[in-house]
Amino acid sequence: MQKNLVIVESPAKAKTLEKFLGKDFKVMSSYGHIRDLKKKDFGVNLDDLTPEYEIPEDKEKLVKSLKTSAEQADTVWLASDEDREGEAISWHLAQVLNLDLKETKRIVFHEITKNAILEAIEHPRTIDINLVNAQQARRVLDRIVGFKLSPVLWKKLKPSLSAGRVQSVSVRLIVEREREIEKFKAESAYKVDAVFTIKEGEQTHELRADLNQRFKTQEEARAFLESLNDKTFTISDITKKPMKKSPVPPFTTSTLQQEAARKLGFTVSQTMMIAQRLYESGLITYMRTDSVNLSSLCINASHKAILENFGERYVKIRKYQTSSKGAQEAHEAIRPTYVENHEISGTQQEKRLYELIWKRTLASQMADAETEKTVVKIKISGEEAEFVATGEVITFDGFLRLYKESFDNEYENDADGEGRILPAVVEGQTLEVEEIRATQRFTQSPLRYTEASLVKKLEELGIGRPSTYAPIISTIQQREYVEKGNKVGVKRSYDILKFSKGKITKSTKTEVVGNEKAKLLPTDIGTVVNDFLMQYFPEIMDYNFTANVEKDFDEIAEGAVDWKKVIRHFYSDFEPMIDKTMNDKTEHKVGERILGEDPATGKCVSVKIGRYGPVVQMGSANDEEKPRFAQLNKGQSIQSITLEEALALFKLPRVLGEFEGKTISIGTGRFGPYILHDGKYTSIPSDIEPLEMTLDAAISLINQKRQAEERKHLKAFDEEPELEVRNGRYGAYIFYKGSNYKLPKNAGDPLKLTAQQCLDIIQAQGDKAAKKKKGA
DNA sequence: CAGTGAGCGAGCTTCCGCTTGACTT
Repeated sequence: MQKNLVIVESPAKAKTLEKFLGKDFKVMSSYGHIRDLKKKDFGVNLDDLTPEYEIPEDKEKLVKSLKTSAEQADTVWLASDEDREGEAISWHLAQVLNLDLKETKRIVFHEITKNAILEAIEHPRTIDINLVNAQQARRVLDRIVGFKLSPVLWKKLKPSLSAGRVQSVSVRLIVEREREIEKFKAESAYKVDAVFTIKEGEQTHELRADLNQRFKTQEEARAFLESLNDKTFTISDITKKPMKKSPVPPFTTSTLQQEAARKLGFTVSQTMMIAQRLYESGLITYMRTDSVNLSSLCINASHKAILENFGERYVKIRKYQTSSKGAQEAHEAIRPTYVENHEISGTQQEKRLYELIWKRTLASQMADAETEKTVVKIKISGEEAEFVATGEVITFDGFLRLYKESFDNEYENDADGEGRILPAVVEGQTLEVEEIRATQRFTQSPLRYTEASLVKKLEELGIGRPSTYAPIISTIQQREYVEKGNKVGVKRSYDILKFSKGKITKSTKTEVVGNEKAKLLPTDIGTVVNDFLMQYFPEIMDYNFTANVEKDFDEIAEGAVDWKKVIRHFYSDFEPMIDKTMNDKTEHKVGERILGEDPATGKCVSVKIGRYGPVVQMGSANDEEKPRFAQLNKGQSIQSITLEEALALFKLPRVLGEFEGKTISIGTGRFGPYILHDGKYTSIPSDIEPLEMTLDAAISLINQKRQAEERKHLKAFDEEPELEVRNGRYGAYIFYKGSNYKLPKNAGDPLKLTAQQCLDIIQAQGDKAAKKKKGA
């Protein structure tokens, strides 16, 4: 039996650690937290703020085995991460495993190398209870905010909604960005650029230059072009300046998510899943980190790799400092475990993500790129405005040889003159004009958030942690506050005035603006919830709320203040606001909008968030007749729907006609518009307007659906009417009593399966019909 | 998946952050 038990958070880390430590050490993993506030109850005693912890059901087995191992070991080493959550994990372990706080050895390491580990073992400390208390304060605050705020939403808006310190502010960012875009009015100005020609013997070269002035109106631009007729253009100044560019720091979770989105098109959660696999295969360091730090081991290996591949001149050892708010730096930056491995084996996606990490890591240890920027000024005789041509050539590529960061906004990336080489010119030289154009340009509206740019913003605000960026994005979508979608751009025309050979010609061109793909868009529910929270709980919604409470947590961690006092102070302000909002009786429902009267009946027509989402309502509950309801169509919103559009929604359901002796009617429900015939539903595709649906079109849709159904049913069995072999997206599967069962790989031809064989397969996978009630 | 909803009524929902599997129609 081992003398020593070491407990870490991650099983992959445990595996590598065991190799270094030898026979006297057993290494186990806690798989993150082993205890949390009670799941069902409030979990905090609000009289004295005592947290009520429990071990989650799915952790019981693990905790039991940790306990057994701890009892058998002479010494237990708690080696969870060196941050607030890690300290708390160690403390909970000590509590649950009945370890003596004074005896138990707490160790930390920032890199997994033999030296670092042995060093850590040499210098154990005890658990830092102040840091633990900072974590308890964080945990309790989040529980109070989330579990007090959410029920207010259930009462005032709709059941099952949620609010929280992080998610609600994330939604706010998206709602406000949408409003900025709505409010945005593009302004135009005329930008002037010129093409000059330079004759050099037989050859002619072009020199392109921009005017250092813009014109507000077309008239002004035209007047300027007209004035050029008798002007001369002379090179008045040439300056050459050496410039330098430095590489960006190695990856953190947030920057990896951003670059993988921009360069590889991965979603945030895709990136994390692929990175997890690379980590588990020992190919990269831990993927949830806010640190840009590289171990000395990695820096040395990078040095060597750069030297071998590119030569001495490309090497530059750099140490990076984190600039992000609230970073806790328990891990290294995300980097290859062995920088010397350029190629790995794995899936295509794994290879691409690894390559990205490898390049970024190495580039971070490479020399600056050197460029020479040339600025040529061209004087217009008798004019104050002048043309400026800029060119930039790379004189030494440095880190750019390997890696260049991408940007969300293409305009940001368009650094002026980059890569442009200017022809040889001399001061005083006179230039011939080929053409000069004044082009109408518009100011650009703000861009909607992508998953990755939202993560970037959250990190800037110090909201959320590396382990939560991906879950935040799925939470706000699951709650239907936000949806990922495309915005179709609109065509816009712009004018160009061209001055050439003494004449001005005008042309008009069109461009598409505001086309956006896979952007985060606020829903009606998201908008209404946001406005409601902004009105009643502005402190929680403040972008600095997290940053402010983090300061309190820091003081707790330093031992300067008592954590319960901090929470008590917060709660004494927060509780009355909850009570007040709960008891506040307003005439209208939150977010309701009155559209007007129905011309036919004079009844009031309004829109609001109903129990199942946005609805339009005709009449009020006080009327003798019950009010009518209709769900909003996709693309319609509470904020923008008009009275006419709302009235049109009441035209459904309607009867279209008869088919096979049964009526066909059209309606709209939870999953959009549908055709109902003979008790069966057929969805209407989104490109067909349900109000314009004809009987023939409906019949053909019904027939299409019937054919699809037929293809789906591969085989049925007389002796087992509830058993079927079906054809699905992933091939054949078994359907039995409402549940699906995968076919084993050796099942052979699905059409030859017998009922008994199917039942055996079901038996082997366990009867899901029984379990199903609990699930989803 | 399932095509609902103005009110007597049961019981439920919900937070953030630390970790992986188990689950895939």
